[in-house]
Amino acid sequence: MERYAGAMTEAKAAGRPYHHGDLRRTLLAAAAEAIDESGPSALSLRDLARRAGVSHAAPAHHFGDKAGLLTAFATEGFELLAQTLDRVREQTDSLLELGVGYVRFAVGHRAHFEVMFRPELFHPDDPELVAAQQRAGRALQAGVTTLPTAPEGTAAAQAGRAAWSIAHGFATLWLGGALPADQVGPDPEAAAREVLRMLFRLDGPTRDEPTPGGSDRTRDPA
Amino acid sequence: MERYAGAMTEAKAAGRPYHHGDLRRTLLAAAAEAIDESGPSALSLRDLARRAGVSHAAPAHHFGDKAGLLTAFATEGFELLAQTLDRVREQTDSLLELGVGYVRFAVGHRAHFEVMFRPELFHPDDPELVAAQQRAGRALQAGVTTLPTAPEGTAAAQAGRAAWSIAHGFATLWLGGALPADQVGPDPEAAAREVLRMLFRLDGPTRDEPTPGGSDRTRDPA
DNA sequence: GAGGAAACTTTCCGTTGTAAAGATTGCCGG
DNA sequence: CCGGCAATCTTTACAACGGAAAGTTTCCTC
Repeated sequence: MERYAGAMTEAKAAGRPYHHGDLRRTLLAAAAEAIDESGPSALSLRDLARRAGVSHAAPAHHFGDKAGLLTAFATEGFELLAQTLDRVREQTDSLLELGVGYVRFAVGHRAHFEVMFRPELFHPDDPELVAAQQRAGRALQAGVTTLPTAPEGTAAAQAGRAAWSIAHGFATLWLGGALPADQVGPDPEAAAREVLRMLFRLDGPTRDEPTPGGSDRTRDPA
Repeated sequence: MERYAGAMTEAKAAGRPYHHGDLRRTLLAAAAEAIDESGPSALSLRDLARRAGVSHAAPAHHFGDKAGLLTAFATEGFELLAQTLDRVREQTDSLLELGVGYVRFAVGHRAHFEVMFRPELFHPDDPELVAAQQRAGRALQAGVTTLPTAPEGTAAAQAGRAAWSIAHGFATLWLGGALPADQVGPDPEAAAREVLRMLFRLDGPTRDEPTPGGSDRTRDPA
């Protein structure tokens, strides 16, 4: 955990610069670490300040208060989620894989995920947060509208809610340790695919679809 | 918020009895209230003590510490959930209605639900808690095994995980306010039924199957 | 290079969780 | 009836926390 040391002008190898340089980002990273270790309820601004090597009141300057920091943290989470979903949709039209991507995000960014859907922890009306929420929501809905055949009489929005619910529920149960590991295996994405398949029989069930396993490089959905 | 005033011997209308009489239960009820108001993160033992009219250190005597109180609270929640699910299964074999009952429990006992799946808040190895968890888990699985036809090649346990995931996800999203009320309506059970139907096509989808409970036959879209 | 703004520190206060020790009461065997 | 013991609750104390307020250092701009 370096200091990042200035990028502005000086204060390089000297003791500790008065100005941190990138404290805001450092604090958000420290928050991810701390929440990963002990959950969002145990988060302490003073602990974040200690991790960043600044005084205990420094975080308040950047975020106002604890809820403000978590607002920024949740915003970051929704933006990351939107990126994850967009990247999946670049590779495949499968709604099932979009759900798998949702679970991958939750497991890979556990701290963000655990804050994002707990509005009592942050300021839910913050404009940047709302914008990020809408961006993620659009990325989800865009995956639903590409459905080849919506089941008769059911609006696409409803299919979207069902897909969101099952992916979100699986992710939550997995993170909470509610799914016994000896029954479901160690790999969350594989386990998620098995479960999501039960809903997504409708869009491309047994048909052999290339699993876009390579996260970044192996594009070519063909 | 009464005092409950003794049920043991005396200390009836006198000022305040030294012994509360039923402090443990009173504190758990106060916890449900407080969590309903501000979420589990904002829970304060001292606030509970104030609500119960006792000194701030009284809760520690009954529960050890804050996590101990939440352990008892989560245990109560799992027992309530098991009761709810058992009651549903007395009336119908429909797995869909079991999922609706799950959502009804989550919405009707929001405070309990919000604690039950957050193991960092309590002592996850507490024997009474584990027993209650298993009781609720059995009540869930029992609903799956009554499935008339499991889809080919999918174990019943897998169908159970899918059903649990979608019900749990919908409940979580509903409680988090993530489902916009103008799109999904004000009634959580009706909205849940619509969403769950998309998974439970399998136990009576196109094939015309009578709703076993006979509770309400308002389905069967042509 | 002067002045103001931004970034951070220091000091302070009320609240919290928890430990330790004291006070009060219920209960049970003589 | 009553003496003691255990359970229940209170009081006191302490470290950590979130947040407000005021001071200090640095950066930027004119």
